[in-house]
Amino acid sequence: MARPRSEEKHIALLAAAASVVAAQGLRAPTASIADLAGVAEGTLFRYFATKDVLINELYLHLKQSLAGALRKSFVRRAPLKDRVRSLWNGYIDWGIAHPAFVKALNQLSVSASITTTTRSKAAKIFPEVEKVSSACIAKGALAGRPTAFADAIFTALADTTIQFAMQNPKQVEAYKTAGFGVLWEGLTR
Amino acid sequence: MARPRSEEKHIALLAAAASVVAAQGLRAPTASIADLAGVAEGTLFRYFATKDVLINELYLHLKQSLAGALRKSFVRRAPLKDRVRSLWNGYIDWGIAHPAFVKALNQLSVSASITTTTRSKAAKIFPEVEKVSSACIAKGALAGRPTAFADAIFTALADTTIQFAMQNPKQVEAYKTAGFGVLWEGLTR
Amino acid sequence: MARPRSEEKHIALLAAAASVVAAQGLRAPTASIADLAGVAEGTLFRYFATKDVLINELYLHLKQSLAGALRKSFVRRAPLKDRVRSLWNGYIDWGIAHPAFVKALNQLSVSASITTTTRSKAAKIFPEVEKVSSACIAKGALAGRPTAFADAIFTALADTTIQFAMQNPKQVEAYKTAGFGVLWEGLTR
Amino acid sequence: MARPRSEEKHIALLAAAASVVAAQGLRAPTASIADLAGVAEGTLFRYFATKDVLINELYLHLKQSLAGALRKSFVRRAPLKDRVRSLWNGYIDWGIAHPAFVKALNQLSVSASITTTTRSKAAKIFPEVEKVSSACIAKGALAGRPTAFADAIFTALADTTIQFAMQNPKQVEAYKTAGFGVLWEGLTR
DNA sequence: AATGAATGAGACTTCATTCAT
DNA sequence: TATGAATGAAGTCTCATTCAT
Repeated sequence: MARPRSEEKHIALLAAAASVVAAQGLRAPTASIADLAGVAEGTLFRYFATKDVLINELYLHLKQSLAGALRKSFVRRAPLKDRVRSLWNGYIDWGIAHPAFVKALNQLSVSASITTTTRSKAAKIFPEVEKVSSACIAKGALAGRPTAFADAIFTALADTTIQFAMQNPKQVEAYKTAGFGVLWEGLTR
Repeated sequence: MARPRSEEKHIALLAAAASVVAAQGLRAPTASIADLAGVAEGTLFRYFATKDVLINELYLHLKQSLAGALRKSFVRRAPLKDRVRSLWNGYIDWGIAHPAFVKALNQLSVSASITTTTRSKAAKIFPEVEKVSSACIAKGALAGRPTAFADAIFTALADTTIQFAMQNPKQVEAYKTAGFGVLWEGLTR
Repeated sequence: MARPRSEEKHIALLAAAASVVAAQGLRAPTASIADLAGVAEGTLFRYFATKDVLINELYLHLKQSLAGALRKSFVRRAPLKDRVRSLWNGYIDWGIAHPAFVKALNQLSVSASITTTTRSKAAKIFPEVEKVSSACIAKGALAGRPTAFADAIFTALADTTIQFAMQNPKQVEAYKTAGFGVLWEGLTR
Repeated sequence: MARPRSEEKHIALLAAAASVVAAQGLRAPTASIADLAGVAEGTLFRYFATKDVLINELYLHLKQSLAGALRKSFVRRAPLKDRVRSLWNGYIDWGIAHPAFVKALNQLSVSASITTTTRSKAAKIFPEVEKVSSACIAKGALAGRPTAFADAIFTALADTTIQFAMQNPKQVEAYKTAGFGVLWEGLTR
């Protein structure tokens, strides 16, 4: 399993995997993924030792894509509410821009193939989220609960919001605002 | 007259399917399911024509189990907050009592194998939820959004809460209360 | 495997088997046959110990049906040509009256499931055919060949004729005459 | 470039299929076919998408083999009788040389798995047969019938002749001559 | 005697992975 | 390194036959 030659193919395989998993779930054949990526069946295994490895790397890849988007939208040094809102908007926009990523991520999140190692790596990708979460928890209904709980609620609400916003493309802003309202009031009261 | 078809086996197969799907996802072999149910593999296919049929019936079965629990906990003719809380508590308690059901339902919910027919049947199982949701929407941040959005938020928050509560069995009540706080404040402010 | 109770069901099963084999070939499930006969799946096996037994009995049954038809049409004590023609017409008419029988018989004839015992029983069902055949052989191109060869030629030509006559119902008589011409000239010159 | 797909295996699979179908009929398991061809079971499905595809290709393959033999034996520019006889001898010789092919072809011909597309392709493989047939029809008992009827009679008589000739290897020539006598006199008188 | 639920061997087919080219 | 043919274990599903009712 030498170091992959072409970073381009590596990315192409991950992108293809995201599309195919979004469409067909984790049962998607590796052959379909290779096909969509424009490489031969066997080539996939020069980049990812097994299908499980690919699945786990895909999970991290998608989380990183999301983190990158959040990093761009995030405003530092602003009131808490604005910081949270910047994350929220970044999340929703990313989801709407990459519907296949959202679908794939939903499949992967509930999969037994994602190892705990992978999950904990993913959790560390964008630490700002955690800081903001703990700030939110301090005051409201969640006082005393772990940061991860607030994180999970953020994600759960955002995923739900993305889902509905995607189904009604003309009302994206309305959903974004409404969802944020639920999050903010819910967390801080 | 032969021997009558056994409702017992029908249930056993659904229960086995829930366990196995919770543990392994939808890749769970029909052989494992039949095995766990204590019947021959061929028998499974006398009760469910195909694996997909089994999967869809399982989805409805789990939703019905949940609806049954909610029906028991639900208090009619009480202030809105109490009605919502009764549903919330019913949901969380059901989840904690049936962890495999929750896991299986999470897998099934994102699966492409569940038909839209099945999904719409499931939506009609416990209509009280919808009534309460629309009452909640009237006032708060969600004014103007469809009832389904409030429903989805309810479910998303409850699933998240169940997950955390199960990981910390001693603090079930604390999570239940905290989660409800987020829901109520989020929806009604 | 006691003696079957109802001769009626016995016949119904054979008739159903003929239809189903005609339509689907020998892969036809016993369940379909039982179904079409209006009896339960297991009942079939009270009349025929195994599927192979059924298949062999069906073969004999069809041959007997054919022999019965020939017996009716056959004219004894007439010039050879008229005797042959009477058999020929009987065969063709039977085939056109029972298309499923012809199809089923074609399937069965080439099947490895029909035992030699069955085949030799079938050969003895209507001995007049053999007598006529040997009379034909005496004079023509087949001098010195066994009777069975003339028989086989008779059957081969008749089956072919039936097939074409069935496809052109308005020209049944034309095909019947033409086919007989080939047979008679072929055998006797 | 990987290893190229092997035409050798393609042929081996068709040959194996012919043998196994000749012996066991269409119920022949794909496993037996792959086994006899000396390849893994999965390999069969890289060459033929489904068993039905294999069956249809086998049918064409056998018809082509026959057509190739006829092409070799056929004499052009000779009196009609000699042309017919050259086809007849070619057919019989081919059958005797490839008994499994004949048996397999008999099974396939009556099978519902052979599509009409396949049958019409097969009909076009060796057009000379049709020309000769229509020439024969002109004069004799078949005047007014379609060419296909004469074709079918040719095949039916030849198959019957092959069958008997194979059972009596010492009298092959006698059967060949006798059968041809029936055909020629039958068609042309 | 009749039924049809139950069985499990075995059918066809898929697919992750290996390896000759 | 890349390819894709080859593999065979494992998957879903069928069906002849048995047997409790």
